[in-house]
Amino acid sequence: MSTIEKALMLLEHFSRERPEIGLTEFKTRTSIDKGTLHRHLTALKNSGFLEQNYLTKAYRLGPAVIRLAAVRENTVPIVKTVQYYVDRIADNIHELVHAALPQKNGMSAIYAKDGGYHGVRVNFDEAEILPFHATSSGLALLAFHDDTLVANVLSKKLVSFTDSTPTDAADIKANLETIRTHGFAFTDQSYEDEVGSVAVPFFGVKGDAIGTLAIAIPVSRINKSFHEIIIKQLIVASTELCRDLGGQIPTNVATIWAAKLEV
Amino acid sequence: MSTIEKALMLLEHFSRERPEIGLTEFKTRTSIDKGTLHRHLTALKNSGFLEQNYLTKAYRLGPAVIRLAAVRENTVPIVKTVQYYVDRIADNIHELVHAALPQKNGMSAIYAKDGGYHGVRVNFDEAEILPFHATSSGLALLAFHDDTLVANVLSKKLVSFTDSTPTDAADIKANLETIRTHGFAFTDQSYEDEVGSVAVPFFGVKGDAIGTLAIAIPVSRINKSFHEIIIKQLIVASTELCRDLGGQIPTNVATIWAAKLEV
DNA sequence: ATTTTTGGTTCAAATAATGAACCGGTGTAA
DNA sequence: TTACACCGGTTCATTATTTGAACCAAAAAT
Repeated sequence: MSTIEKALMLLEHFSRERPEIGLTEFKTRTSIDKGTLHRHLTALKNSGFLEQNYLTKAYRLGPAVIRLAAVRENTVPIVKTVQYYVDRIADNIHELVHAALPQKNGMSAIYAKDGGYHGVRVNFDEAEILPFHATSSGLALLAFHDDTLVANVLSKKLVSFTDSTPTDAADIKANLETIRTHGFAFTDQSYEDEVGSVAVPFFGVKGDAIGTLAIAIPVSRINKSFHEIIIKQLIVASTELCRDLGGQIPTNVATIWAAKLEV
Repeated sequence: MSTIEKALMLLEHFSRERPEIGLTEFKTRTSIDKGTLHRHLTALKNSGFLEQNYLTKAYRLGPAVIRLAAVRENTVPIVKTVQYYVDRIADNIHELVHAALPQKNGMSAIYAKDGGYHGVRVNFDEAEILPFHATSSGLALLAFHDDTLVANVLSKKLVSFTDSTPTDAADIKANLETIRTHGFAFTDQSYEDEVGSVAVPFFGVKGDAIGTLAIAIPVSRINKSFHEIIIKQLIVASTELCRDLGGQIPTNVATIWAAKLEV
């Protein structure tokens, strides 16, 4: 792995829960040598990707990322486009809806909205990394992305989050196959207890999955008919979203989805 | 310079006008060896900071920057905070107002609003890099930032954008001194013909300038009394913004600003 | 059909990254 | 007050990676 990739991996450690990380904490989290770490962090700081809390000396994300995100969003306005559909689904079904894009080690929610009619809400954190193997977003993406990503994910250790987290590579592979035939993914408390989720992919110009629309929902509120409604909503939204983004739904998926909508 | 910094410098070449850059174009823009470039771009791609247009093979910013910006904004919500004040000023004076943060080679606007009552508008482009020496934003920041940045900027070649662009280091140094005594910066067609601008810094916890509020305005509309109004608006907004961000206005600046507001 | 231009690859030489040991400041407990 | 631990940061010989001129294959342009 190149030095560049090693350094950029450090940025993945920042999240809403952990917005600042000190040198020593980085060392324990990464088991990289302190000297190396310091030079990498300094390089990232010089480039504006990090800045330092002048009191604690801890590092946090810097202003460069803001500019880049603005350019990216101007180039490929996924966030803006996705927002409309997430809002619409959330308003219709009154549950927590989100859209996510694949990152290196999982899906990252780019927008979420809680329809908010119910008292019990799923604890959802934007900018959190959702592991591929344990979330419906992750599985939906894997199922419709290229095989190298799948192989890559399954080759690593599959962390267990709940008693229901699938950690067997073969099981997951089989599940991906069923996801492909169904056209959507769902999980039952595989990432958080008492929370299930349903997700569909949306596609890029090549017909490859570039992201997902998903719904997280307390298991107590799931039943067959509601499940059907959710899936229809997701499919319709994803179809329109693909059109907006200039994406192409693979013909087999389009067929499956069309059948789902007719029921 | 470290490999990391060299690679991250490549990201600076992306902007709204140039959202996609191919390998060869990178080569002409940077005069870095093609082999090296390719490996760096690939590393950035592997890390999610770039992705490739599958047709043209050109590189564009990737999804990683979106996640990072979300975390950053969650950590230090400058954009959200700044937005309120930019909007307010724009609504009051009906001119193009923006807020900018320092990047490596200039200021980068993070938010802009055109008050929009007039027909002639300044062409303003978010995510563009505003050079330190030729814009009021840049000068306002230099004047109240640490001297190493000033030395760094003045040590490089000062590009000329119009007939009025200051390119003499000594002149600029003198100007920075007057900016410090006045508490604001202004430029007259130094970056774009027919456009003048006024800027004030806003400060971080250390009392160092961390960004600027600025107004760009066609020279035809500038006059003494309007100039005064603009400055007052900027000073008031910056003062409140500093409070919101937990920043500290240096006492000498606070004194100067207070005097300006009393006139 | 041929030349040019594109993105991408190779491998010996040049250079930068690495990490164990070290430094100095700060806070804490004896 | 002293001793100790912990913090961020630095040093420098060793090691491994980066570098770039030449090369390749495919796609455009002529």
